[in-house]
Amino acid sequence: MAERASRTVSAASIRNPVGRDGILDVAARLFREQGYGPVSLRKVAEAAGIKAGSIYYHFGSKDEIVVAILDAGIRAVHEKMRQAVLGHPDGAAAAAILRAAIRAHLRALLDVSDYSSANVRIFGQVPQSVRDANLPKRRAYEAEWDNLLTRLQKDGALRRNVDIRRLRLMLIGALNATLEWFDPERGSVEALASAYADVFLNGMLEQREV
Amino acid sequence: MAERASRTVSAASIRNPVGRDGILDVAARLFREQGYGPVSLRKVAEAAGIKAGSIYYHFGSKDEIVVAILDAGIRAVHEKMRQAVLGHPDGAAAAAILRAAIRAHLRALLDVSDYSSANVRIFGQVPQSVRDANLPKRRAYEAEWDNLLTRLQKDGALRRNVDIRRLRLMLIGALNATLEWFDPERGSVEALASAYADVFLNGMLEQREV
DNA sequence: GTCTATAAAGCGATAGAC
DNA sequence: GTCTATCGCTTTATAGAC
Repeated sequence: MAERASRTVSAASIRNPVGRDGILDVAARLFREQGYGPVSLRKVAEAAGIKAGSIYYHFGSKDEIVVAILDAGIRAVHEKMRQAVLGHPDGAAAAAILRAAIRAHLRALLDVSDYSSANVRIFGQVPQSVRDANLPKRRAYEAEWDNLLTRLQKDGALRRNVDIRRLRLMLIGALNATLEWFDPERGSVEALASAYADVFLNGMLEQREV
Repeated sequence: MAERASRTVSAASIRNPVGRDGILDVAARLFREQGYGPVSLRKVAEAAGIKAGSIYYHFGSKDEIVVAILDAGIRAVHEKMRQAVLGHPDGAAAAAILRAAIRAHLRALLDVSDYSSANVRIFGQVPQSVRDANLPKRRAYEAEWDNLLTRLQKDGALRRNVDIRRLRLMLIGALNATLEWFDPERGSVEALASAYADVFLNGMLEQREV
């Protein structure tokens, strides 16, 4: 953007230190917007207002930046989802708990965090080594869902014949896919979450008889 | 694969013309396996048994190859889905029609076509101009789903309060997401399609009373 | 229809000045 | 903590031989 008057030499580096977090913020935004391939370190540096070589003071490699962003993305959505579930007592209605979890995941993805959306957008595009580095955090988030779903099934709220792993993959897959088309001008995240919960909980068919 | 005995000079080019379709087949498989970014024309050429420069006899650019693959991918899944729906009379049970459409989409994606799976895998990774070129075929397939869902809703089979466009985005998004984790060794496409249809049609909650 | 050779551009990464 | 300059590599694409 616009530059303030320069003083002596290398003024920007004194006035406006970008730092590790600034680089990550900018990179997460670019990855969310453009995907992994088109985002070079030169683009990240330019968007952050520094030169490409300067990035290597903070990070050892491009992969190191990507892993940091992927991990932060899972952490953000995991925390939101866990808090949403913890907000309900253990005996609360299964439908209400599931609605809250679905809503929390969608809000993290579509509203809150460039890191979470960057994670979903680029995970399938990064080198295998980067995916592997992010896997433990992914597994932990998946386990959080599996624990919730297993508990609800044991309580008799979920159909006994649904496979928990497959249901979790279906849920998270469907929620993450909204990133590709969601447009806040066509409807709120809240309305989207409510509609998704309706179908997942009760199905799309008109209920005639039981 | 294996080479037959060579005759004179440039034997491969005479014995084993790869041609436009051979290049597309190989490229579709590589895109499905590796995504868009890592697949260079050199890799495609090597897998096809020719040299990179030779590709430009058949195609004007890399983008032209990618567009051809994306279009063929939509065509394949669209045909399978339409045939599955046409296999049912107009008055057939809505549940049976929807199950057939879901099954057809998943089979095209996971069983049949490298082109369909490559489409889903790389669409979000290719340049905007390539996406734009593929959009008309995408829109036509989406319209096929919208027509089906609208018809079923008018017949009273689908809940009146579900938004058709959102339901279609939810369905196709959830089905496409299976590409990221489906493993035929953990369960058949048929079983997967059946389980997805169960949840989409009737929901995951145990039905107590109506 | 495929080959060889190469041009032009962009990439991740490194070294050393300030 | 950032800059400049550059190395080595890969990419898409082109030109001309066979």
